[in-house]
Amino acid sequence: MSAPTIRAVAELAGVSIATVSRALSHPDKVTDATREKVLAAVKATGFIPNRQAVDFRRRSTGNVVLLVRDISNPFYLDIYRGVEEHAYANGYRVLMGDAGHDDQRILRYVEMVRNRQADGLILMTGRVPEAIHSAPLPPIVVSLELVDGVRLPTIAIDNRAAAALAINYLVGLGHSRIAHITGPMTDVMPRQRHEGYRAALAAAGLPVDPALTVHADFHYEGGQRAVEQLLSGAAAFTALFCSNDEMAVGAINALRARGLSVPGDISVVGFDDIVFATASDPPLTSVRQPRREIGRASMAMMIDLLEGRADPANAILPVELVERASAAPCTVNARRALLR
Amino acid sequence: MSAPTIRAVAELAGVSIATVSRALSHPDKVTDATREKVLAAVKATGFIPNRQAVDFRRRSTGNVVLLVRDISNPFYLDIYRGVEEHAYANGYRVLMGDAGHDDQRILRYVEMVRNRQADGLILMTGRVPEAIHSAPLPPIVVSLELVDGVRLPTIAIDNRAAAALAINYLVGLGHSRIAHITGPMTDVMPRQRHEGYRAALAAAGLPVDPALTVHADFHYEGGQRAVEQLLSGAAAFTALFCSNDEMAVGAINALRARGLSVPGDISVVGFDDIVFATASDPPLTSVRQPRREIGRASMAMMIDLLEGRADPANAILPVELVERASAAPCTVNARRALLR
DNA sequence: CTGTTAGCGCATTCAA
DNA sequence: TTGAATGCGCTAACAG
Repeated sequence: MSAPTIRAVAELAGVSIATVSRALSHPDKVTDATREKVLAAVKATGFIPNRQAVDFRRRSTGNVVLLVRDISNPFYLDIYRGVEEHAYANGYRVLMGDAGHDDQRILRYVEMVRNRQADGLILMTGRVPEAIHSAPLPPIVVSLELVDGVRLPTIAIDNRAAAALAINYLVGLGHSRIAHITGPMTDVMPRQRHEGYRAALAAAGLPVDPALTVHADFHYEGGQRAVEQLLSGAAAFTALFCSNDEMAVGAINALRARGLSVPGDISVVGFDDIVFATASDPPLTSVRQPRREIGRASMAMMIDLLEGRADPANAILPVELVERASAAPCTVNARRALLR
Repeated sequence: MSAPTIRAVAELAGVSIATVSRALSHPDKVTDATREKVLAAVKATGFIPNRQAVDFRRRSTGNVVLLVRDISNPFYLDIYRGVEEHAYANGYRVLMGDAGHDDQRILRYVEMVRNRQADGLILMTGRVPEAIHSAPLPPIVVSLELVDGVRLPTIAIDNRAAAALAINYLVGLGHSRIAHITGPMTDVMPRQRHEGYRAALAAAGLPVDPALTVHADFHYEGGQRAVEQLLSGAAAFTALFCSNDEMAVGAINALRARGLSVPGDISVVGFDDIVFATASDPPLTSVRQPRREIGRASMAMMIDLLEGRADPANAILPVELVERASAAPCTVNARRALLR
């Protein structure tokens, strides 16, 4: 009843188990004739190598941990798919973990690598705890984010350019007072998007009014609160750039709750192009990141790392602006809001 | 440099490796004195058991596959969290996979269990391929769904009662013409919700008009299309029950696109209470499933199964109706829609 | 209660 | 090119 082992194959093929192992793992180190004999015996017995034994012997696990900033963000689902697809195609498995802004949680996943429960770590968190340096770093790929002070293989987008893309679009629509709701500024990625916002305004010869930047947390309610704060401030604006879509949807609903029309009074552009960007009312114009591809590329880089292939080169993936209906030309109507 | 093994601990403690193993795995099978000696040596050497060796020897992997109906549904993120938390706390790891309505994908995950890459399978898909029966079933827990024809340990909610909860609520608001947008009727779970809908109407003494039921697919666009279909039909209605929130949001947007007000003209109730239920406009009234708890309970049942504890009893978890703003009393205004 | 012994299934030396 | 022998790190009989 138990599965056939390499021994059964060896017996049937009339060779040693070493030869069977070689015929399967290093086909070129064996004569054509014996390889065929072995393969036939493999088929006849229905032999499937015991992955656990293989991994144990090779001192690898085939597991890779995908550690994300906030697992409740649907954004990461597509990332996961990309990672998982490429992993599966190459015989790896993916364990997704939630960093949850908690150093302990991050360390616990690093421990998994040290305990031989996983081979490497794909980090999609904005930070790593100091304690991670208490031992040699495991194989790590950093994706979407950058970590201050450590140089690691990275898959990312150009966050500055991506933010500028959104701003230039709004400027092209005639907007000159553009507000920005940021993510947590303790992290590099939200800071970069903010820099892109400022740089694009400056490049367009527009003033950068600090009162038009509000810091938030990437969540729905944070977007709502940020709008309240903007609206209760003295500075007027006709457009709003949000560093992710979840905040943008919150912002839109808060604007409408205050009786403002989107995009009639205020244009809104988000970031990420999550599923619910289409579902919001109005459908959200947003900067799309190639999520699936980011996941795929991250896993590919991890495999390069694990299998010792030439230094993986960092990669910057392209983004695009998806035009929907939440941004419109700056109108007279909107100017009223501006002059409010 | 390489990690200390059990041998180093044995040497330091002055006992055999078997005793070290026992002191750690079966503490009650050694004397207090030796246990303390061993534990001290463990601490001194910094020994951490090599999980791979342990699992290899025990012929278990510590991996559990969570196979979901559609990984792009944010609903499953909280499920995953529940599963993962309980798994981690008990030394297990979770691999999430996407069934994607594809028998091949499902079989491929079943194969993972047979190849000793995982110990068991938590199924959150509406169906299992026939081919699964070509070999003895691996340890399986079915959650949220029921699979026709196989009796397996199950964690679920009472879908009929949950649907009835929504319908009774709408009836209580004075609605008598209530439409229903279902999920894919090939699966048991959507059928049960539909039965609940019919039963609740009948129990309230209301007619069940087949023209008011439209079959869809649990997706946003499906919800939109279903509303188009309802609106172009002859049968009028003042309320709408959707078998999940994603469709409900699509439905609301489609209703508003047709110039109908929610809940002014039509009341809408969804199912699942996903994050974006709050974010829709108006915020969606919905039946909430205890996602995290469902995940936790599923993993707990899986562990019982794997560790051979007494037959795990099936569990039915409670749901609740979360009242927001998408449903309102049936008004004169709404009656107009009814009489349209 | 503890130590000795014998593997788990495979990859990889080393000789032949 | 192949086979015999060794051991990865640990658990689980079995004796003592």
